Amino acid sequence: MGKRVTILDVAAEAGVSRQTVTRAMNDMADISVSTRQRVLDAADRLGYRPSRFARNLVTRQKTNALGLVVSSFRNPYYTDIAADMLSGAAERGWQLLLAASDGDEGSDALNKLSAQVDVVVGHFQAPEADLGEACRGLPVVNLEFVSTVPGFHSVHVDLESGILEAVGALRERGAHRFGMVDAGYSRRTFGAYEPTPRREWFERAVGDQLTGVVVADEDNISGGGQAFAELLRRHPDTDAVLMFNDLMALGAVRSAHALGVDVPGSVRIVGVDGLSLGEAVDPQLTTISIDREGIASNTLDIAEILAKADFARIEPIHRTVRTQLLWRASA
Amino acid sequence: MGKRVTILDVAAEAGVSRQTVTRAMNDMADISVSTRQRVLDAADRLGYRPSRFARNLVTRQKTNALGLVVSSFRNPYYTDIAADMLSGAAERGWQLLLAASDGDEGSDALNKLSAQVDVVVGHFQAPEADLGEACRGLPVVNLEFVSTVPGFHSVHVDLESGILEAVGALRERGAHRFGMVDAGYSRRTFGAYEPTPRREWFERAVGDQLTGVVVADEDNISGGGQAFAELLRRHPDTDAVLMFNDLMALGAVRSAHALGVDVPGSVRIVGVDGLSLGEAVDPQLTTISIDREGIASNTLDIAEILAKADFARIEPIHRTVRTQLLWRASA
DNA sequence: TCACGGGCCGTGAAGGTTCACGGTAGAGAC
DNA sequence: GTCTCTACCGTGAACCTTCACGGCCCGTGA
Repeated sequence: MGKRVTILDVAAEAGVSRQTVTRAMNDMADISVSTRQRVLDAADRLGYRPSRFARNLVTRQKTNALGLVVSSFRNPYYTDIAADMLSGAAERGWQLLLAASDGDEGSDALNKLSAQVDVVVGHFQAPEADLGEACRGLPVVNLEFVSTVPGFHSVHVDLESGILEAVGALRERGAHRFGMVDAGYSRRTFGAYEPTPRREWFERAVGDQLTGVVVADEDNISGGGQAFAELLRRHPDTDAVLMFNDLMALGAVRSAHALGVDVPGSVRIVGVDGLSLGEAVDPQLTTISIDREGIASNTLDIAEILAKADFARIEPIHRTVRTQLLWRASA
Repeated sequence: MGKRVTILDVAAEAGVSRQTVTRAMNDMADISVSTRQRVLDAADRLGYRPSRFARNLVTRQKTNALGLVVSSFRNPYYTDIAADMLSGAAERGWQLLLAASDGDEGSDALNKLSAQVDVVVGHFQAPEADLGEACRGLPVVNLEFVSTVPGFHSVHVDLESGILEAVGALRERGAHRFGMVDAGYSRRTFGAYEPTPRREWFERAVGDQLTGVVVADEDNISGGGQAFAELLRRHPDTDAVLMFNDLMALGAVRSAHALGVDVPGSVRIVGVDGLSLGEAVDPQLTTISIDREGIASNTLDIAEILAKADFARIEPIHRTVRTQLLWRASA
C-alpha cells in the first residue's frame, strides 16, 4: 500500500527543487541553514528515504558485492570461512551477502541473492545447469568441486593427500583397523545416500584395513557422537576413526568418554577442519586442518580478477589449498 | 578503466534494440531463436552484465535488506545470532548483509553497508550521534543497549535478573566467595577499561562476597583461560566464578583442568550465552543462556514493522528477551 | 480482396537519484 | 550607475534497465 515517497514529494512539501533536497540530505554546500532545516523537516514528516538503487545507479559506486552461500551456519567451519571472507572483503571494499542452503527454500533464496551481487561463492552440490539458471549467468566460485564450465571457478581443498598423510601417521603409531563416520547430507540433494569424496579417499587410503563405515544422521556434535558409538558397537576392534569433520569428532570424543573408551589409548580419533574448538576438549582433537583463511583469500582474489575483467566470461580460474595435519592428543 | 558496457552497446553489436536484448537476456517470449542467440553471443563477446541497480530500480523488487553488524565472527554467540537471523530473513524474504566491527575500518565499512540496506542492526557501543551519521538516518536496531532517540530501536537482553538468578543458585549450593572474569573490549572503544554492565550487575548481586575481578586481555578461549588462572592465583579462596561469556568459560574449564583444580568441586564455573559447545567439554558448562533465536525473531519483527511503515521515523520499538539458567555440570 | 491473428521487433516513458551547469538576487567596489 | 562577486537555488541530462504499447510482415480463412 502506498506509493513510495520520492525526492519530488519532499521537494514539493518543502517548496523547493529536487537538487535542494539533495543538498539538504547529503550535507552539501550551497544551501542556507533555514532551507536545509525546512527540507529535513519535510523529509521527516513524509518519511522520505532515498532509494538506494537509484542512488547507487547514478553514483556508480564501485562497491562490489559477493554472495556467500554455505550449507549451515551452525558449523564453525563455515562461520570461520565467513569470518575470513568478511575481514578480507572489508579490506578490499567488498560487500558480503549471506544465504544458507540448508533451508527449504534454497533455490528461491539464491535467486534473490543473485539479483544483488556480482559474484556467487559457496559450497554447491547442484549441477552447473541449475546453478547457472539460478545465478542468471553470474560468475560462480565453487568451494567444493572443480568444474570446467566457463563462468564456474573454484577453490579446491586437496583433502585426498591430507587423508593419505593422516592415515600414514596413524599407521606409524600402530593403528591398523580403520573405521570412519561419514556425513549423510547427500541424501538431501540426491534423495539417497552417496558416499562422500572423503569416504572414497579414506577407503582408498586404508585399503583392506577398513573395519566399517557408519553414516551419521545429523551433521553436528550429537550426530557424530551417536554414529561413533554405533561404529564401535558394530566393529569393537576398530583402533582408529576418521570423523567426517571436527564437529562430529567432538561428539566422538564426548561419546568415547561416556562409554569409558580410552582416547587415544584404545581408539584414535581424527577429525577434519582444524577448528580451534578442538583445543577446548580433553583430549585435544587431532585433525586434518583446512586452511580456511587461504580459501577466503583465494576466493577474494578470484573475485577481484573477475571485477577487473568487468565480470566478463573469462577462462575458469582454479586454485588449490593444501591441508595440514594438526597432531594434537586424540590420536 | 573502461566504461561500463550497457544494454545499448549490446544492442548495437547485435544490430537490434534494447528491448530485444532484454528479451534475450531474460528468456522472454516474442523473440526468434536465431536473434536470441545472436544477442547472447554479442553480450558474451562484450562481457555485458545487467546493472543490478538499474534492474532493481525499475522492477521495484520488494526485497528488503538488513545489515548485521557484530563485533566478531569468531565468537559462536554472534554466529548463532547470524544463523538465526539468516534463516528468519530467508523466510520473510529479506536479504542479509554482513559487517564486522572488530576490524580497523569499522566506520568505513558501516558507511558502505548503509548504502545497501534498509535497516542496520548490531551490537553498537558508539553513541547515537556517530551511528546516525554513519547510517545516514537509517533505522537502527541495537542489540546491546536501549536508547530513546527516534530511529533507534532495540532488542535488549535482561541479563541483570539472569545474573541474579545464577548467583542465587550458586549460593544455594554453598558458594560464598565470588570472582569474575570481565571482558576488556571497552578499551578499544573508550581508550581505557570500563566495567561492563555484566560486571556491575554481578558485583551488585554478590555484594561483599566478592573476592576479585580480572579483566581478560582477549575475548576468546585462551584469553579466558589465562584470566581465570590469574584470578585463582590472586584469590585462591574463590569458590565460584562468573565468566564474561561461554567462550572464555570454556578456557576457564580447560585452565582448571590444567591446574588440577576440581570443577565444580573446588571452583564452580558459570558462563554466559548458552552455546551448545558448552556440552562438548567435560564437565559440561553451566551457563546463563541467552535466547538468541528470540533476539533474531524480535529483530526481524521490528524490521518488518519498519518496512510496513515505509521506514518512516516511528516511535522507538523496544523488546526484551529473558535469559534461562542452564544448569549443567560445571557449577 | 479483405479482415484477422500471430510472430517478431522497436519506441516512448518510467523509475529515483545525482551531476553539471546556468540563473537570480543582493551586497559591495569603483 | 554599472560591474563583479558570492550565496543560494533551479533545470536539463545522465545513469541503465524494464514496461506498455504500437508497428510491421506474412499467412490463413472467408
